[in-house]
Amino acid sequence: MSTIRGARERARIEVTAAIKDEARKQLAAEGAAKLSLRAVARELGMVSSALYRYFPSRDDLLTALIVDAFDAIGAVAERAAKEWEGKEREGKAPHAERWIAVACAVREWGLAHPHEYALIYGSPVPGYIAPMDTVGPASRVGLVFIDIVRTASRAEELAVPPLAPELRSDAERMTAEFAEGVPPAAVAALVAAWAQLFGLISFELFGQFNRVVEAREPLFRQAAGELARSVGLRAVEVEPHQR
Amino acid sequence: MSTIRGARERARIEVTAAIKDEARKQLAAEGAAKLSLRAVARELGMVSSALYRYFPSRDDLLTALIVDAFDAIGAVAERAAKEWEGKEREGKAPHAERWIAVACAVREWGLAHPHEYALIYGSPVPGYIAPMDTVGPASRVGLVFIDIVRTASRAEELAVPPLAPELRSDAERMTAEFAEGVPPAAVAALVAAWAQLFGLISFELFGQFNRVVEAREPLFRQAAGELARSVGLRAVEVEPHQR
DNA sequence: TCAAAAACGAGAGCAGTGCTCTTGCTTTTG
DNA sequence: CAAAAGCAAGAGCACTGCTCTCGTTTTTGA
Repeated sequence: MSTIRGARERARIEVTAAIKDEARKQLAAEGAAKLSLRAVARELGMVSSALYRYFPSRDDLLTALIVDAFDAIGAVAERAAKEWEGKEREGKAPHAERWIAVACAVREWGLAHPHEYALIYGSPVPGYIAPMDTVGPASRVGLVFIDIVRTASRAEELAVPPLAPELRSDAERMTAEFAEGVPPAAVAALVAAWAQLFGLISFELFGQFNRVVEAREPLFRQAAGELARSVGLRAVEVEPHQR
Repeated sequence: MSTIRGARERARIEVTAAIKDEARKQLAAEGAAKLSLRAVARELGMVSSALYRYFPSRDDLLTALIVDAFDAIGAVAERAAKEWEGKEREGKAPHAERWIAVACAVREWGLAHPHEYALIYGSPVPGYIAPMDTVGPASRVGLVFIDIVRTASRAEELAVPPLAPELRSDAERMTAEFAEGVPPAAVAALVAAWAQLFGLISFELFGQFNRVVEAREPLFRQAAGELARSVGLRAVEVEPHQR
């Protein structure tokens, strides 16, 4: 399976990685719109047509970068959730604290990789239909949040929020599909909170907060805490602990 | 001021409008990235270089479209707020209802004009620095929400939310700058709610809800109501009225 | 083992892009 | 009514994504 059969195959995965690395570099420097296949090839000392042996089109290269970005931000979220697991639960609202920690980790990844963030959470490229490869990695962050709520629910520490009747069937479907063990009402609230969290990050990253908000980290923290509360995780006091 | 001096000047504003219209048409059809100056010129029966008499660069054309889009969505929000003003205030939480009405109007504009929405609330184009012309129109939607909260505050119907200490000075600055008459704590909550509202819309429009959420309008409505509550507008029952 | 097949890099070339510059013509202005 | 400014057209530059062909190298299967 993972055995490399020959020198050619080995070279192929190396070149593929080199192309993605250089592409990522250009992405970080100039943004997705200015990512040029020819420039990548030039920088790698190959002719542009050779690059098509590895990626059949520019869109496919972008898709690969999208998958990597989703994986990266997903890994960051998972790591933040796991790290918190190790710490002693001295706080009064451990689940909410954990939620906030993950949210902050996601935000910080976005601040560190704005163009990659824009690639996955900004406007989709024109006519671009997300291939199936992306849906798995794309859901990792969401699953982390679901897991936090599930843990709270299992510990009987979840205050199940109210649920609008029109949302019930949809919430139950979502629960069965990817959030087994979480009350449907919490799943519905969670999905909304998920979108709202990224709304905060996107506004900050895309410049909507310019000349408006200065204290962005505290604002985000406060809002993330409020969102945690909205899905049923017990509230934390406004004064943040451990900083 | 608004008098048209000669035939040439008249022609100029007509051609400028025609260019913007055709550009907007292509934007709606294919998205910002595929908007081509040459294609616009071609469609208008002129040569591409002639277009540079009206817009010095592609970015300037885009900026004009951005300003128009901000104005359009701002006008929609203002109209929704005003329309609501006329109606009898039978509901138990008129300010929250009004907030939700404006939020829904904004969302519907986005659904009707996805590419224009992406232009203003999606990832900024590479290296694009928003010119000063855009900041005025860009703030119209936000000002509508501020006005709703201000009205509630003046009527003594605002439950001022708690405010994290680190946010106080920033909140006071924002209050003085563009939200006179609103308690600073509400301003801080409002800015966060503003970003979160657009997070919900963006996730829906940019495909993040695909294969996840089906009942998007109810979910949005519920979240918008929760956000109204978070800035201090009295809660509405989960069962929506008047539908 | 050794020929057929597949993978590969290089180059030329096509259609398209944003943008500049020059050349005539028309409208406006002093 | 001449000078100045505004305008459309065309040629051209440097760039893009992508295709096709042509030798060369590596892998494969009988």
